[in-house]
Amino acid sequence: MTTAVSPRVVRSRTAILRAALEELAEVGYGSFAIESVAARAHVGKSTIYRHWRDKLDLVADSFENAHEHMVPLADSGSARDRLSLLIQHVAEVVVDSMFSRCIPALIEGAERDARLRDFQSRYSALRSRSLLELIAEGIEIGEFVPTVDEEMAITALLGAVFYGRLMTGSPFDPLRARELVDLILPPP
Amino acid sequence: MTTAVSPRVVRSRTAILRAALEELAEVGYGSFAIESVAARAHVGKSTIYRHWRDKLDLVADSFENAHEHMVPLADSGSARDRLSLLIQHVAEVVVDSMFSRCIPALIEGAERDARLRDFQSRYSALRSRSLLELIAEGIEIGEFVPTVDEEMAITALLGAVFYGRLMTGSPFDPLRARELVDLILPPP
Amino acid sequence: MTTAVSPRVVRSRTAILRAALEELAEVGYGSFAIESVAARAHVGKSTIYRHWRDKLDLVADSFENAHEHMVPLADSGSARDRLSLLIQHVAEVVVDSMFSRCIPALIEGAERDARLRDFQSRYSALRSRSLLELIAEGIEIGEFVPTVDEEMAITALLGAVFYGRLMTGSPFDPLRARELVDLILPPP
Amino acid sequence: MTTAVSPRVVRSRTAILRAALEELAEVGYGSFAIESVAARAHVGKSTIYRHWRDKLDLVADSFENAHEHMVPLADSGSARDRLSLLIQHVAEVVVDSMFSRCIPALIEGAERDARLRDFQSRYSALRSRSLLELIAEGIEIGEFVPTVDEEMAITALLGAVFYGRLMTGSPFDPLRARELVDLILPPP
DNA sequence: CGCTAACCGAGACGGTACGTCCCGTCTTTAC
DNA sequence: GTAAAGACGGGACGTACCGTCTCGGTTAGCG
Repeated sequence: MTTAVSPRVVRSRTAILRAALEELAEVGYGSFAIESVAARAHVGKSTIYRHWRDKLDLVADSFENAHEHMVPLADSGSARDRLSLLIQHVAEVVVDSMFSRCIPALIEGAERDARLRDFQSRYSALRSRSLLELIAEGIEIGEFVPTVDEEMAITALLGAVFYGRLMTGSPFDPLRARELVDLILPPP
Repeated sequence: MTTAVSPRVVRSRTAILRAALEELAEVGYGSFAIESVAARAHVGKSTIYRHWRDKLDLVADSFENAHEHMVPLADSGSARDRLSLLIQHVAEVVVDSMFSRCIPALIEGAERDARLRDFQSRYSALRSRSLLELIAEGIEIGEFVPTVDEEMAITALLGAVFYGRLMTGSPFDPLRARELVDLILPPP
Repeated sequence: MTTAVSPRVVRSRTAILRAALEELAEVGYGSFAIESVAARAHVGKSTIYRHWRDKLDLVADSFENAHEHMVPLADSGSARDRLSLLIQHVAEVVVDSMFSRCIPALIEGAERDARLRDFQSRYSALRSRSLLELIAEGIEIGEFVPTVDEEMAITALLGAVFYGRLMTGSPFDPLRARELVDLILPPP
Repeated sequence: MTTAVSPRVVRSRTAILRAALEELAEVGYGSFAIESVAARAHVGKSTIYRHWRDKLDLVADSFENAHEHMVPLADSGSARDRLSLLIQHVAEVVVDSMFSRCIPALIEGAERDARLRDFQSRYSALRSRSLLELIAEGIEIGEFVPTVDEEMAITALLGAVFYGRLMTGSPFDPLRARELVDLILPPP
């Protein structure tokens, strides 16, 4: 049984988390300021510290509320089609979204903080799982070569999408998702 | 004509850059403190500000001095062998090295600062180029399938290596470099 | 007709006033914290604010309940003896008592707050009156020189007692009360 | 040898101490705010904390710079005249002066802080000493009764002056200094 | 004897000041 | 004449209380 939480608390928490995410996306992890979040959320600084131990705790919690769900956009079509669409969707989010603008903060934060590291792991595992299912299905119905190491394929797929965004100036073009899938999981 | 630079200045610059890199690797971008760098380098804070405009400027300059050269470790053997070795080397650096520990800082910094962004681009271009040469050579001598989109293959190769380090808890195992190459650039 | 006050209210008020006085004596006016008083009295903070407007109001009310009565300890003996005993008693209270430990708070508070100032006046007037009566009696029966300015004598007597406590490190020794009386009100 | 202090430091220190004294006189010890002192002195808060450990340290140091010198106003005339003048001067300062407005703060502070206690002792000892010299001189030349306990007389004199200011609403009238002296040190 | 209104504790709320740390600038001293 | 040392104004940190404000959960006493 969850302890009853007054509506006041819910309002504050919600407003603060939203504001924190905005702040994170706007000024980045380095310049992220709790006082600024408080101002954004029209809330006293102490209200934030009442609910979160410190800056990192707030940032971590914000991420939990930030991840946009990677719902497969289609549940019909060939496995290859659906996989491509999923990759395309991930690429779109990575190219530009609230979450995307927070990824650098997440990476930097996870380097030092266990809680962020944990969120990162859980979230990337989630991402991998949905891909894994599709690939397994595709192999079963003979659309993908069965000998492939699924794990590595997934890493290559997601890596390609993230690498452009994080390590070069030119993010991966979502429209080339199909090409990427065909490169890594060639038709038999 | 380059202005003559006193040896004293050179000593300071060197010590400061080394200290900055250490600091970056040790406490991360978020907690990076100029005053701490000054202490590490046994140098006055003002000496740092004499040579670099501000924190970011120093960090950016540190990176220029940080990148470990991706010299291909072998210049004989098949193109596939040499490519695998190169990927393995990159993976080793990414898994654990001074540079590796600074990547999160670089990503976070590049998000806001043009100079870091520029360094990031140049450096990733460098990385890509050496791979590109090897792949082109491999295609020419028939070790790789010629129809492949080299750019995308490179992105997938490097992405796989970086993705594990940055977005999950389990970095890419350098010993699986050959497997990765075979996955993305299958033998004809 | 006074509104009937539930025993609960009486219990709270009493416990709070006692706790406030303790707090005042223990940590002083500067560090006096309502939240700490609430904790001491095992009472909610709001219960305090229900009965007293603010910190000062509580402190002022505490004083009303704090002053130890200056009952003349003897009502027989010569006027000089009784005066000396009274001064001795005052000195003992000033040297060490709950009230004594609160005097600095009272002085500091009275400087800014009318209600504390009022309490201070009333209380010091009380003190003066009992001395005045004794002195008048002593003059009447010829124990004291009649020409003396009673007001000034009282001020000198009480001043000597308080000065040591408040402005120097060495409080007035109660055992020297008789000496003091003899100095200021010499026998004819 | 005192370490040379740059003129900048002197300017800050001076401005801050002045501002602190003003603040102390204006809002009292309880509401004394370092941030307010900083604003008054047009100085960064950190500049204050660079020179003084904390609030109390600043307050204590302010007092050292606050005490108005009790120079005997006359060095001719009878000992009784000069003593009266000195008492009158003390009374004037106690009735109304920057220092006077800070006395409650001093008393409250001294109750908890050793450094303030020390200042209070030193300062009151100074006051006593000048009176003692005059009284000793007066006794020698036969203006005062020789049998008097000088210490107690001084305590009564100063006590009378301070008692009105601190414990009642009506401070001692400086013009009655002579009367007071005659009461406590009657002519032979 | 049971209802209802006052009173209670708990503690969230927006604030303000604390004392700390570091920023990037500026001044002074000493080598 | 340059570099160290470090003071400067500024501003965010995380803490402690302020005085205000909902909340449910007793209690007490009247009906």
